[in-house]
Amino acid sequence: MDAIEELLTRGVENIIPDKEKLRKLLMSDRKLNVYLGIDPTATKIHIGHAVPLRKLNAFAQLGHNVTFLIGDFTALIGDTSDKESERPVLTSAIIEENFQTYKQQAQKILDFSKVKVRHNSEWLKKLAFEDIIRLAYHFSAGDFYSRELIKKRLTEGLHVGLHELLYPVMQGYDSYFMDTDIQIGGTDQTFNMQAGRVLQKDLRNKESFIIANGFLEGTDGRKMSKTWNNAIWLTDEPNEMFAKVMSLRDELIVEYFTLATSASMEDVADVKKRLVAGENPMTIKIELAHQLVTELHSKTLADAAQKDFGVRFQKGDLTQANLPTISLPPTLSSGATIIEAMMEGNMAESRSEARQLVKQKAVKLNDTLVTVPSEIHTFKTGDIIKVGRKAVKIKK
RNA sequence: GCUGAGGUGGCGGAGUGGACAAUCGCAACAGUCUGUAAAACUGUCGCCCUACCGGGCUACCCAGGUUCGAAUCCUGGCCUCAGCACCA
Repeated sequence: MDAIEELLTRGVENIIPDKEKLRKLLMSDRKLNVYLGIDPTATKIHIGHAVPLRKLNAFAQLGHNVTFLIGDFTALIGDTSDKESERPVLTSAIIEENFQTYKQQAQKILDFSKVKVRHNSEWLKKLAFEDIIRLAYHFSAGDFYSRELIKKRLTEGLHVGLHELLYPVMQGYDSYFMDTDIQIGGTDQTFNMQAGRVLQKDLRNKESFIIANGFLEGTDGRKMSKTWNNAIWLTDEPNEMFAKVMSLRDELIVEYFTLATSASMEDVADVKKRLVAGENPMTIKIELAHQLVTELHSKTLADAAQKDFGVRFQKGDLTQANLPTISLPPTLSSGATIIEAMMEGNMAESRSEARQLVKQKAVKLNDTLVTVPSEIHTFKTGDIIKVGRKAVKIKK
């Protein structure tokens, strides 16, 4: 698959106005102005957020004029696309801090040396009220009100601030100011990105494009999100990341290869073929996990994580696994109940909970089920306490 | 400022004097099953004591009060939302 075809299809849900027109533009060899805007509120990125970042990076690698735009000014309003309520206003210090945190993670995917980083306050701040009125003229309030979330809020009698109407106007102006050819974003951004097309057309008589990326499903199949606790974070430790990938539903393997790794499309097609041919999905999932950890950490760490996964989960041999260690305080070193040891190891939030876990047959000491909470054990170095999926090693 | 609605466990949302540690749904956790899958099924899910039975304590925005007894009633306060008014 050639680079252009990949740009047009990989992880792409929708292209506006038209895929073939965009293809023609991409073939023209013109250096295009491409940008992705981010809202400087979220500081922790998961691999779903990374999908548009990958797309942006792909454009950067091909030598286009790529901008990573920080919506510091639009943050004054807060995007209405993905939240059902208004956002708190952020100070510029916090915005900058957020960006630094963001960048630290994002640079695992996006080569910042090839992109320009800008803040939209640079131009939005300078607009006079008159300018805003003229800009607002290009948009219809009806479009805004008919957006699903806005409609919902209105029918529920919730507050919808007038300033929220200005969000798409501002984003549209971003696009116009930078003379954008292509905007990248999630499908949830489609409405806002449309605003950019409107201004480019009305004010500059220029056709511009939107590439809307699809969403990556979380480890449980729902949309990846913090609240569902089903996200794989860019900052996840190698072992944890590996394990999370392994707990994916099999049906998600191809999607993850496509959206969350930079494996070539040929490789992805190959994976598809192998799955259809009936190869054990687990084997392929291991490859996926290895690939992902390699990209986000390193090959060495991926190898280690795979090995750890093998001994720890597949063989169930915890003695070989790389477990966190805990040491018991002197008061408990001569003897302690399993409950006390669990509390020391942070394996339960309260003694009640620890007791519950024992009752539920979740607790093992050196592979032997512990059934009596009050029994006194003399722990020694190397003892392994296993609680459900978690395990720790005792160190004296 | 006025009028109305409302503040319950991680979230949603019941309950409107005793049967409430608080229905139910979601999330979470554990077990069975497996490929550490997923799905399904079962169980747990305020804190503390207890091998099981069971017991104690603290809780429904805050502070008082009424009552044998309050998440539920009364008084005061704080906060949220909406509509209206006023000011700019």
